[in-house]
Amino acid sequence: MSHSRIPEATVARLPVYLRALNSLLDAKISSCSSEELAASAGVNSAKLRKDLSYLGSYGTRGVGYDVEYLRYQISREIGLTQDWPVVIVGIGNLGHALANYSGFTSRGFRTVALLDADSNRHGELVAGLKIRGFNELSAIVHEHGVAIGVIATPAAAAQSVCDRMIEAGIRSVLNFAPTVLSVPDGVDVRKVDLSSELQILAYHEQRKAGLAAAEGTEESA
Amino acid sequence: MSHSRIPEATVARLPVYLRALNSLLDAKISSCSSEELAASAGVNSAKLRKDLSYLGSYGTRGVGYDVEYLRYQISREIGLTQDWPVVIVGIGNLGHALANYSGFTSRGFRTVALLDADSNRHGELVAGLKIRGFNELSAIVHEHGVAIGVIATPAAAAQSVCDRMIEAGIRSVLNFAPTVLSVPDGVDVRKVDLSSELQILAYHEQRKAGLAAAEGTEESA
DNA sequence: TAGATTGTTAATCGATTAACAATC
DNA sequence: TAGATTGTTAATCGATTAACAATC
Repeated sequence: MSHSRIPEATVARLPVYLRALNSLLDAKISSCSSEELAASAGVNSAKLRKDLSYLGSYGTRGVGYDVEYLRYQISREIGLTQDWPVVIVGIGNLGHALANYSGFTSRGFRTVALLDADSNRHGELVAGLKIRGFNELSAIVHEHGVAIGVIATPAAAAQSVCDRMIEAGIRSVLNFAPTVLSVPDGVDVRKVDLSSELQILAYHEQRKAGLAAAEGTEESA
Repeated sequence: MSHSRIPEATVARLPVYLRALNSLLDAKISSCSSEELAASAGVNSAKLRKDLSYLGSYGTRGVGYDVEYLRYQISREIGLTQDWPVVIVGIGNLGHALANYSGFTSRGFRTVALLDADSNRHGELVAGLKIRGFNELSAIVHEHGVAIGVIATPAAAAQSVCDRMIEAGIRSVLNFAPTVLSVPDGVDVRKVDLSSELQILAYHEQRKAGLAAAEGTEESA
C-alpha cells in the first residue's frame, strides 16, 4: 500500500496501462517489457517506467513485467478490486447512452440508479433499471453507499443537481453538462466536455489549413 | 491573426472562456474584469490574463474586457467563425446520443453524415439524418469538405475506421472508442474515455476513504 | 559471465502563479 | 490626478525525457 503521493498525470494514465495489460492478457501474452507495454499504451517507455515506479517495483530487471501481476497491482492502486456503485442523473440521450454503456459495468462500476427530474418518465425502464425521482437520491446514496455521481442533465440544472449530490454524501462527480460546477473542498469533479473537444480539434485544424495556405503563398511568391 | 504558438494548456481552456463569455452575454453583461471572467470560468485570474495575452491585447487597463469583443476574438482564434462539417461513425447508443447532442450544432459544428457498419440499419433516420454505409465515407468527406471525424464504434473497429478516415482526407479525429489509435504525423486525435474518468475518480475516492480510516485509527490510538 | 531491461537520476521543458509596472 | 485593472515578468512548480547504474 503506497502512501506517497502519485502525480495527477500518472494517475490519469493508470487506466490506459490497465487497458493495455488487459488486451495483452486477451492475446495470451503473460510477460512484457516496458517497451512493449508502452507501445501498446501509446506512450514512451521512459514515461511508463517512471509512472510505474510511483506504485512500487513490480518488474524484474533484465526480464520485464508479469502481465497478470502488474494488472492486479494497478487495479488495486486505482481501487478496482472493489465495486463502485454509481448513480446517473439526467436520462436524456446522453444519460441513456451512459446507462447502456457496457464499459462502465465491465470495469468495476455498477449503475445502481437512474434519476430524472421529469416525473412523466419515472418508472420507465432503461438498461434494466427504472427511472426514479430525484427526491430519492439521498435514500439511494445511503442504501448503496454510492460515492460517485454522474451528471448528464442540461447545463441549467447541473449545479443544483451537484449540490444535492454533495448534500447526500457524494464526493466524486463526473460532469457531462457544459457548465463549471463549484464544489466545496474534498469533492472531486471531473468534466467531460464534448463540444470543447471538437473546438480544440477545430483550432488545430484551422492552423493546419492556415499553414498549408501560407506554404501555397510562399510557393506562388 | 497571431502566428505565434499558443500553449496546448491554453488552447484547451479557450472553449471554457468562450462559454463563460456566452453566459455573461446571456445575462446582458457587456463588460467584465479578468477577475469576474476567471470566476465564471473556474480558473484564477492570473492564468486567465496569461492565456488571453497569447491571443493579443484585447482588454483595456483600468477597465476590463468588452464581453462581445473578446468573445469574437476567441471564436476567431479557435476557428468558429466558420462552420465545421463532421461525420459520426458508429451509431450505437453513444453515436445516437452524439448525433442528437445540440451542443455540437449550436457551437459551430454541423453533423453531415452518420455511418454504421451494420447494413440493416442503413436508411434509418437518426437526428434527421439517414444512416449510411461506411463505403460512402470518402465521397461524403470530399462533398462536404469534412475535416473532423468522430469515432463511436466498438474498440475492435476503431483503428480500421480511423485508417479509412485518414485515407479519405480527415486529419482530426475525436475518439470515443476505448482503444489507443495510431495515426501518422499531421493527424490529431483527441480521446474521450468514459471509464477512465470514472477510474480516476475511484482512485481519489479510495484515497479519501483510506485517509478517513487512517484518521479513525489515529483517534482510537 | 554477457545480455537485457528495470528503476532512478538529473536535465529539460512547459504550465502555473504572484507580483507589479504600464496605462487606461 | 487617483484608482483600477491589464499585460508581462520572473519565480516556482510539476511533467517529460534521456541516460545509465543497478541487477536479474
